[in-house]
Amino acid sequence: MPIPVPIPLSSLTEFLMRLSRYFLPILKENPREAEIVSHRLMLRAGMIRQQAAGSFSWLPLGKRVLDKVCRIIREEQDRAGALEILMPTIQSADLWRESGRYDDYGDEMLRIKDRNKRDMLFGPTNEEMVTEIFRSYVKTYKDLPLNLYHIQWKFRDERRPRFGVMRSREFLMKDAYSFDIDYEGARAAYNRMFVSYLRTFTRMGLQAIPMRADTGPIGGDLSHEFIILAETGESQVYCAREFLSLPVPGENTDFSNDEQIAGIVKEWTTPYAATDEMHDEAAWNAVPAGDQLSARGIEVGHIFHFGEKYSKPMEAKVAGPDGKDHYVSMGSYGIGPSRLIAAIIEASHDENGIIWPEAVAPFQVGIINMKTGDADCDRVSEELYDAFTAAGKDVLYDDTDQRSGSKFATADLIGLPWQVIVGPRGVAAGEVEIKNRRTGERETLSIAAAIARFGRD
RNA sequence: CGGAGUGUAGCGCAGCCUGGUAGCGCACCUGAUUUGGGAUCAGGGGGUCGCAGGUUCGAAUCCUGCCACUCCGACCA
Repeated sequence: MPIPVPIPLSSLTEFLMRLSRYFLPILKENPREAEIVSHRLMLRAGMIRQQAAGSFSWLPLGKRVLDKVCRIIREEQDRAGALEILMPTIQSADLWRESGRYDDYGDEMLRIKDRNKRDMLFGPTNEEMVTEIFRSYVKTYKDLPLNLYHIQWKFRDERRPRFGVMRSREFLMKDAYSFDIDYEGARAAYNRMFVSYLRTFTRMGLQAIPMRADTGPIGGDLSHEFIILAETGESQVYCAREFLSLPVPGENTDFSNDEQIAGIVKEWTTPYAATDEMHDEAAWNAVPAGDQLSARGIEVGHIFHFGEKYSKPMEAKVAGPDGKDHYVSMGSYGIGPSRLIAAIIEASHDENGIIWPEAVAPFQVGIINMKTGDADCDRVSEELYDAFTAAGKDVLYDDTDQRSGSKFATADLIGLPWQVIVGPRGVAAGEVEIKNRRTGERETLSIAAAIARFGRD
């Protein structure tokens, strides 16, 4: 019996990231059912597999993007003081009877029974559940503010799922829920999430514009949709051009400074911005014509304050400084990572495929070996692979025996920001070529220069 | 849920009108020649034609019912 030898992590990783050993089922032709560009490209790039109307499996490439998107969301939620938890997908109907929503929620709620014939449901959202957690433990204002978030699969039995993961029935959702003793506190919590969202979307290479949203029966001005502009967007939006040049709060933003945070929110809510439903012609006409930006948009985030809507019926209250119990004032803050990925593609693609912003790219660099099997090409490709990987880059090494044209087409389709092309001619001269996916610009560099270029951040 | 449409090989499609036992391109397998933008030639594998009834000597094709998926609308992250 041979003695098992531990496999070094690096070589394990290298094995996984060779395209010849990867699972990347790309399609040359457009699937018939895919109408919009993001759906088409996600299917063609082998990111997702449709399993039923509005439900999808995430294949390796898609899963990597999903993970990167979620990681950015987590970092920015954490930075803003939210705490991650995880709640079940299947909930008991009892909680929803308490809030009154079991009857209010229509056929969009997937209702199921367990073996004991108890009424259960696949959660379309989690306000009730998180409120139940909160009320069981938190009894004093001294433990506030509190913001709990989770990233979980949700199910809404849409009448008409469509546009791939943009409007699916099962979808991943980040939801944060804030608890405060009063409106002032809730407003500060709202502002923190607002600012957190500005940073989150910017880090993903997106320009997201907060637009006033309908607050329904709650009223007030504390509801915003975060919209990214894309030609293929689902709704018509109107905003002032100055949004495009507003400074996005940096890493050093002090989320414990309510005044500073409120100042940022003020700055980002002052210029005109509205979706079709909230559009106000009079206010719009007051915007100078040159500053008017009328475009299509996709909603990627939605935040709102809803006060005591759940805390009251569910008896979530804490003792205040006055010694009396107060119903907590709540808000919830959503981002749909799965839909966000479709939105990123809608906003960033060309006729050849996806163009990933670097922060969410499944791999930052693709190494294209133009002549797999050629000793020099293989050696240089692997040398570059090791150097990039050692520097923390995610690298996909195309070591397949496809023809060059096919490799280029694949690389363009899956949209890696950088392609490093290793061919026999260049290698003989000690050079490789790098191509920028977005601009199409190519540059010939020495191997050492290429390592220096991608060997660090 | 109203309106429209589509189900034939992994993907894209033809065949259906006029019934006779299934075909094309891509992908896949074998071999050869190729090799910097989706190669060429030769050979090969793969399909209960969405499902169930019915008509018929015979159904992918005609009839009935059902199911699934897509698009437009209303609704929504």
